[in-house]
Amino acid sequence: MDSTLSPTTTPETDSAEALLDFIDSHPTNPENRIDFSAIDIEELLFDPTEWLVHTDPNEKMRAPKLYEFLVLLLNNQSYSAYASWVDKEEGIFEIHNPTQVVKLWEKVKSRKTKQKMNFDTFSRGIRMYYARGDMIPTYTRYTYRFASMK
DNA sequence: TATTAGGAAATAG
DNA sequence: CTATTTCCTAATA
Repeated sequence: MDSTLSPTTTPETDSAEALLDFIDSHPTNPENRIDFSAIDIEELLFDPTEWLVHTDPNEKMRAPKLYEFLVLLLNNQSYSAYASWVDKEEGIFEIHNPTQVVKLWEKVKSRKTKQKMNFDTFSRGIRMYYARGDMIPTYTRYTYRFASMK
């Protein structure tokens, strides 16, 4: 923990490739220590193409709707700390980190909004599915349920 | 205090 | 017009 010994360098990590390039260009000598605490894990984990969907195989890829985003998130093990299935057969899931899930939704959705979204508006979006019959209320904190698992 | 359901109206695409 | 987003009231934990 002697920061007077040598300088640390801060990596530019908007992608995993960028991080690897950075590490390659900074050999492990004391004068080129890398400040790993500066790495944005969220950004490194985020791959825009992973969040694109299409209804038909010949249709153009597009950003997902809210329920499609939720399914994508739930089926991606990388994001198990954000949300996960409680009972996949029954379509029941729980959001573990509301703040991060909302941030991710803002990055993934196609619709642009004026304000920054919060869990209040995000969860209202989910609740809109109750009236359509696509989701069923569970009356449990951070826990939601898809009406049908296809 | 925070979250839930859901009405009503506005807004992006 | 559809799919949210924004805003809000009431109930509950």
